[in-house]
Amino acid sequence: MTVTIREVAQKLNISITTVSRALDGYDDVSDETRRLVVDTAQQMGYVPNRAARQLRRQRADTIGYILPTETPRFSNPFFAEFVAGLGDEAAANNYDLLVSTAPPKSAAEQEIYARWVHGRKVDGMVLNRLRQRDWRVQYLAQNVFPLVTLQRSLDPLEYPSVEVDGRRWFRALVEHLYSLGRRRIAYVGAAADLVIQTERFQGYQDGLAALGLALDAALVVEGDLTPEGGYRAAQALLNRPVPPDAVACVDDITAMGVLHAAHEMGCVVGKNLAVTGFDGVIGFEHTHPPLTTVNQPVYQIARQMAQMLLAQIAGRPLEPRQVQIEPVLELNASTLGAQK
Amino acid sequence: MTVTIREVAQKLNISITTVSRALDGYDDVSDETRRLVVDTAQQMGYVPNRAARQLRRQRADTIGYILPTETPRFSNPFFAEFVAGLGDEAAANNYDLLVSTAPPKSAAEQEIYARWVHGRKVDGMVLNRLRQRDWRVQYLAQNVFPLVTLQRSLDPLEYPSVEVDGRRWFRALVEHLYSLGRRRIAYVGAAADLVIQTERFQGYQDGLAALGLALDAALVVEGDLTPEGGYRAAQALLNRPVPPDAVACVDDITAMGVLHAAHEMGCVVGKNLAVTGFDGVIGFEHTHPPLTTVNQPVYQIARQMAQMLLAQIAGRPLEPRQVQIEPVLELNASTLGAQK
DNA sequence: CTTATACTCCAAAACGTTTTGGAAGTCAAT
DNA sequence: ATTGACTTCCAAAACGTTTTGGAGTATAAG
Repeated sequence: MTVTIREVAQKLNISITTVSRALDGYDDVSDETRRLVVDTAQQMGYVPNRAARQLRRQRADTIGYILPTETPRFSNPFFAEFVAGLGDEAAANNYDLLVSTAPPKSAAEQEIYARWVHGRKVDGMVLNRLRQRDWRVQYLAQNVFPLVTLQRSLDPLEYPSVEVDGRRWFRALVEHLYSLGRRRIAYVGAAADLVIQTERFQGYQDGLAALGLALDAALVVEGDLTPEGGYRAAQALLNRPVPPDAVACVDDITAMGVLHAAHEMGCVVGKNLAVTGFDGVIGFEHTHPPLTTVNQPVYQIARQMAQMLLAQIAGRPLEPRQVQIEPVLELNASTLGAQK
Repeated sequence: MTVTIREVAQKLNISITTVSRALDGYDDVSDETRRLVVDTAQQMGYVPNRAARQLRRQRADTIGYILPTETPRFSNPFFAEFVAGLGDEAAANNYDLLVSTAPPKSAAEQEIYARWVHGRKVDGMVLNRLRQRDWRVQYLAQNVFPLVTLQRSLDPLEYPSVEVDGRRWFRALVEHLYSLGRRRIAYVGAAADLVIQTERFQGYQDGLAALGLALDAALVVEGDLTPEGGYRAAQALLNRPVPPDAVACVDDITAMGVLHAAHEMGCVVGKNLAVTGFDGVIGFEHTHPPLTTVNQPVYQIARQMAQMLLAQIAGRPLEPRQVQIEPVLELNASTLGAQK
């Protein structure tokens, strides 16, 4: 069915070695032969069999990524953009992207790692949604397997990563809220062992401390990075005897739910309640009111990560092994009110 | 580094044939040997090399999907959920999911198809965002390559698909709007050659016709399936001499932008303007006001598609080659108003 | 004329599986 | 004792590449 290197060679009456080398650009084949080979291969529709190549070369030309599907019905624009970035950068380097899904820390997740890493199905792994202690990082480091992460775990290991300073920027949000006169600033977070949670929560605390505000446990609620989580958290907060005058959310998705609950309970967001998000995920400018958030270039981040991973796989030296990405603070009506 | 079948065989002093057959569950190996082999393999951490297996078996145990990244910064929750569904179903059958990204109809897209299909990198392809005439469908059908699609192109070819009746359900939305007293119902669509556009637009026209409303070209605007597209479209519509009293959008993402523009221009959505979406993408219940839409079980759809594709690859007969999925109409405040 | 130096080419050996086509042994029936 | 039917195993051949280690020709240098 499909045409092999052998058929190309046969047609030209030369060895498969020469065909292979001609196509791969070695310089021990004459220009004339090369042209001939390239043309014939093209015209016969020859495409190297990936399995054979991979078996021989001992690499897959593929990088892997596992979607952290906490819930069965998982859907989050952050990941669509993230995967698109990985895919584009991979494709630009003639690599493929292998994707699977598994709940974090599950047996299923471990099995995929075993299959992919030991079965050499991929040459490197991309990780995000890091945990403070992350078995994936430990596992890969132990197997000396290329990886790159978004944010860093606390594991004392050496590996490349891309980072956004969640602590600093979350603090900036808190300071922004303070500057608008907000004094009872609530926090809606996520699972405690997630790195983004600890960082951003730390930033929240930093902000309060710097501004001389006390940390009020009644104003800190755990969400789950879904709109529903944010919705429930906001309901709880707004029913407090003394409700908050601002809610800082761990991410934009959570903030969506908070906005919803706030409207439902009659708050005028931007006026008697300020709300902030984090991530800069699609459509944050189109919520009502438009959301104040920290906008990360997710697509760029993903490309950067893929690029670092590929460099590592190719054995190229990776100059800065930890890259800082600067997000931008987007101030919108959800905190500023209807003034513009 | 990694342990091969040969090492397992050596350790047990048996042939690699037997190890292979024991692990694959053939019945020409004694129970005792099988137990021994399985245990040792497990304990030595043996994982079959995928490339070798694929080369020998002439299949990849992998299905492919290409994200239709129209814009460089692409992010759409629909696709996160879709990919999660594909990934889960694939994983459940010991298959992997290969993902890439390419602008529809681009040279890059064609190249990926060539690589994957001819290089036998995948055993089948999943397609969505179909066009009325879709080169991908034609190409795959021509190469007798397994595929499954969401919605169908007009190409007169026989291939399995999953469908949601966009025409019927969009009409239902229009009828719903009419029942609430809306008479100037606008439509914000997408590129004309997209199947979802033609179907849903047809449903829009069906609805108007059935209700005795005339099609007013001034109320039909083309968007691009992004919030920005919806935002611009709504601005144009609301600035018309006689603005619409309802806007039916081709999808939820577009509707987000429409909501934004409406608020900005002082409309009270649900009261003097009704808005509807389509898809049931994350957070539609959490927009302000919550969006009336047609909610499709995207995750289920994706799993169903993957399942049909895998059956086809395995050569299992596919009973219904065209599966209808029933979405549900979600009536919310964006049309009903604040009554609840 | 011999020796060195490029320049082109190629046969054969891998890579790690699965599958084919038996071989060897055991047991029961003739 | 031979035959036939099972059961359990295995050697060797694939699968389609890339890479190794030369071999063969010219051309230039000694």
